Order: sequence, then structure tokens, then C-alpha cells
Amino acid sequence: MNTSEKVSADPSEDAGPFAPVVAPRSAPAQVADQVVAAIREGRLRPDDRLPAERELARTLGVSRPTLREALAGLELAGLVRSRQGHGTVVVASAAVVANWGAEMTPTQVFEARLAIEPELARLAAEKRYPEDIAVLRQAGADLEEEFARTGHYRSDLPVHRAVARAARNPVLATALEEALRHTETARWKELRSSALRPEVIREGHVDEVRRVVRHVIRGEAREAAEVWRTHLVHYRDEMLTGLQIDAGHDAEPLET
Amino acid sequence: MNTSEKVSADPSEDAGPFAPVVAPRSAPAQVADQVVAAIREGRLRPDDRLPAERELARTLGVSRPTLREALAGLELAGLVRSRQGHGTVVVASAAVVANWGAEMTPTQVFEARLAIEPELARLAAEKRYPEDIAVLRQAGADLEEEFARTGHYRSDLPVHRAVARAARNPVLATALEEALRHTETARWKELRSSALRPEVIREGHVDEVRRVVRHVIRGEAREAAEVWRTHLVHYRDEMLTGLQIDAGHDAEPLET
DNA sequence: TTGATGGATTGGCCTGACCACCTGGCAACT
DNA sequence: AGTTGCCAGGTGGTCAGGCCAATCCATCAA
Repeated sequence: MNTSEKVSADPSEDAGPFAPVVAPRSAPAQVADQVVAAIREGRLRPDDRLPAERELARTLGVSRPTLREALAGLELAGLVRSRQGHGTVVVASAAVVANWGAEMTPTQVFEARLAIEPELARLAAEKRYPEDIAVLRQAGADLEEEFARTGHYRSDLPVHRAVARAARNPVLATALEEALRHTETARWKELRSSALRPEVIREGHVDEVRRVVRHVIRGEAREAAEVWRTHLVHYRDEMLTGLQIDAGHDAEPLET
Repeated sequence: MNTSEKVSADPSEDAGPFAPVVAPRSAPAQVADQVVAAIREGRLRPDDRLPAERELARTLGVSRPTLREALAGLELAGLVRSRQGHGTVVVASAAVVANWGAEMTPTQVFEARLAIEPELARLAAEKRYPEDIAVLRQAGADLEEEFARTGHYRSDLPVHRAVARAARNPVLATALEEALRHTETARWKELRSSALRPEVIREGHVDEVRRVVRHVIRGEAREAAEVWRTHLVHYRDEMLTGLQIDAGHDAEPLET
């Protein structure tokens, strides 16, 4: 969890002696953090009642509206449930909250995508709803058109998302979006800029995308999953080659 | 502010002439719903600025604190970002929000778990952090002890969660929790009560759990994943046998 | 024992206000 | 001309205090 020693906010774009000031955490956010931490550490368990709003606000040293903003956020997130005249009770278990706000190394992101996306392709090929197929076909056509015209393409994300949508599984689709969200950090941008220079985009990439689209359209589930998997493996290997430090392990693995 | 006329809650568990009263949606929740809907429908796109709080509150007919509770929730969920003096801007794309609040059929839940859990077992077996292994071993031992003593067990969820934790992948672990969350509806409880009566719990179930724990401990990644997968398949088949209506398909599949 | 009741507690929502911060434009200075 | 300094307006951040409605629970009456 500890970042590198030389703080230096964003290594990818920090050139001078000055680092940007940290954005202060708002009062409601700090309150919410405390509650989340309490749940994670087991100091608050499901069905526990929080102190009354007026009292809790006083103990935390914030006003009641501020506290209520925090509780509203937690309730919208499903961690807590408030009922008039009854109180505010914890709903989520520690397991639900265990990984909130966790950092993801690039290796972990690929672990997740490799678990999810081939299965999404398989499901998409099995279900084949006409609307979804149309969207997928269009996304593939757009990519091919851009590649044919310019010799490269900016992103194949629309195809990945079209496959996810066509799979019709909210949990898996949301999980993919979650993985992609971790792809917008400075570290990733740096990886992309060094690994995915336009001249690196080979015909092979486009071909993999083309084949996945075709397999899904034809309902060839196993083949779709396999192509999607190799596509991700290629992408991962290009991205992570020569990357020794990955900080994904902060403890020693065990031998049998 | 007006609720629906004929309440008519959940058709899946409505047996008598009386339907449970629908829990009224709070004002902040309704506001948040509107924003989410606007994002989903593309009426609000990333980088769009929302109207100023005072103005938006007036437009929606709520007070500013109420509006702020809604925005606090949306910000905690990462859909929106407020900065003092600048305004509130949309962060999330329609894709992120596309599946929020979606219902999951039992079939879909198993689709997700079958995609995620074998991979979690594989990763757990590859990483094998001592703390996680200890937790997993304990969870397995608890299950065996309960089964040996009573001839059945209430739940193998602790083992599933221990495997997830040992995989050290926040996105996948959270996705599993999300899938499990959809397992607490009335429909699922009904399925469980009819399919998992104590006398149905066979030695085979416990044996599968035992084998997964052992494979993970020994670092046999492929075997761990395979056993976990068959365990889920067995569970699914027992649960869904004789279940014709699944409502997972609301459009006609396409032929090639 | 049972049922009603009324107060105390709790969250739900509002009004109004002040502060801190950001932005953009204008004026003063170099 | 370009830079700096300043300030006013708009914005979110926070607070204080209040009223209402749902719930709970101890009390009391039948």
C-alpha cells in the first residue's frame, strides 16, 4: 500500500521541483471513511445500530447536515440503512467492504479481465440478441474502418464493451467496467504510451477483434472465448514486458 | 413525490390478497435516481456540468441539503465530482451505469460465479499468502467439523469468501460479493429451501470443498480451479433443476 | 392478560446564513 | 504588449436551528 518513497505525486508528468497540493478530503467523506473503516475492521457488524444522528454528529464534531451527507452516501452505496424512528443500522459485512478503494496493479487488472472477458464472449455467442449483435457488428466495423483508413486505431474499448453488453450479465459487465476504471491511472497511461505506440498496433490485433466479432455472431461460443482470451494475453504481454516491479505481492508466498 | 397507485410489490412472492407496502423512496434517493437515469440515457455525459446546487434544488423542488445528500451519494459512488468554486461535473459514462440496479436471474448469478470463482481458486493457489492460507484452512476445517457433527452444514460461503480473499484481486472479489448480494432475494430463499434441504447435502459437497482447499494449499492451480468449477456446476444443477421459467431472455435469439 | 395511548427518541426535510474557493475580467504596473 | 494584482460574482462546503413523521416503549386502563 505504500507508494514509492520519493513522493513526487505523478511520476509520469512530474518534471519540476513542485508537486501539486493534495485535495483536502471533505468532512462528509472523512465521516464516511470512518464508518467504512469501522465496518472493515469489524468494529461495526451487520445489524449494529449507529448512534443517533444528533449524538454522532456531536461526537464527530460535525453538524448534522454534514453527517447526514455521509450517511446518505453510505446508504446509497448499500452499506447502511436508515429508518425513521428506528435508527441507522449497518447492512454490509466486512467482506463486502474489504476491497473498497484498493489499488490494482496492472497485473491484477489483467487477471480480472482474463477471468471475465472470455466468459463474456462465450455468453454473448450463446445468447445473441439481435440488438446487441447489431451494436457489436457496428463497433467492429468502426474499428476496421479506422484501421484501414489511418493504419492504427485509438482504442478497441467499444468492441470490448459491446461484447460485455451482449453477454447480458450485469455482474460481469459491471466488473469489467470496474477493471477498466483502474486503467485510467497515471501508471497505466504511462504503460500505454510506451507499449502501444501506433507503430506497434499490428494487423494481428485487428484480426483478433474481427475474429471475435465473427465468432460471436455465428454463435461459436468456445471459439469466441478462446480468441478473446488470446487477444488479452497478447495485449498484456506487450504492456507488461520488461516490467519487473509490480508491487502486487506484499507478503511472501508459501511453500507447501 | 407521488408513489405508484397500485403498489403491487414483488410478484414472485405475492401469494395472498395482500401485498407488502412499498418502502417509500426518500427524496435524496429520488434525486439520485434522476441523475443516474440521465447518465444512463446519455442526457448527461462525462465532463458535463450539472446546474448549480441552489438552482438545481429549486428546479427539483427540494431543499439544498436534500440535494446535497443525493450528490454526496453520487460522488461516493464515483459518478460525479464536486469541486468548490467550480461546480459538479459528471465523471461516469453511460456504460458504467448501464447495469445499476439490474435484476439478476439465478441463471445469471451462476454465469457470473462460474466465470469468477474458478479463476479466484486458480489465483489463490498461485499466490498462497500465508495469512490467507491460514484463513482458508480454518474455514474448511470449520465446515468439515460442522458436517461431521451434525451431518449437514448451513453454508459454505466462508470457504468461498476465503478463496476469494486469498486470490488477492479486489475487482474479482468485489464482483463475487456483488453476485452473492443477488442471492438474498425472496426468489433465492425459495430456491434454497426447496433444493438444499439438509438431507440433500451429500458427502460429495463437503468432499469438493475439501479438495479445493487442499489444492489451493498445495499450489495446484489448475486442479483447484477445476474442482471449484464442478462444485458450482453441481450446486447450480441441484438448484435449477425443474426450473423452466427463468425470464433471463426477453428477446428472441438470432440465427446465423 | 390484553390492548390502547402518549411521550420520548429517531430519522426526514426545510430555511437561512456564512465561509472558502475558483474563475474571469479589469485596472495598474513594468 | 505583456505581466501582475485585485476584486466581484458564482459555486460548493459547512453550520445552526427548527418542524414534521415514523417508530418504539413504558405506562395505564379494560
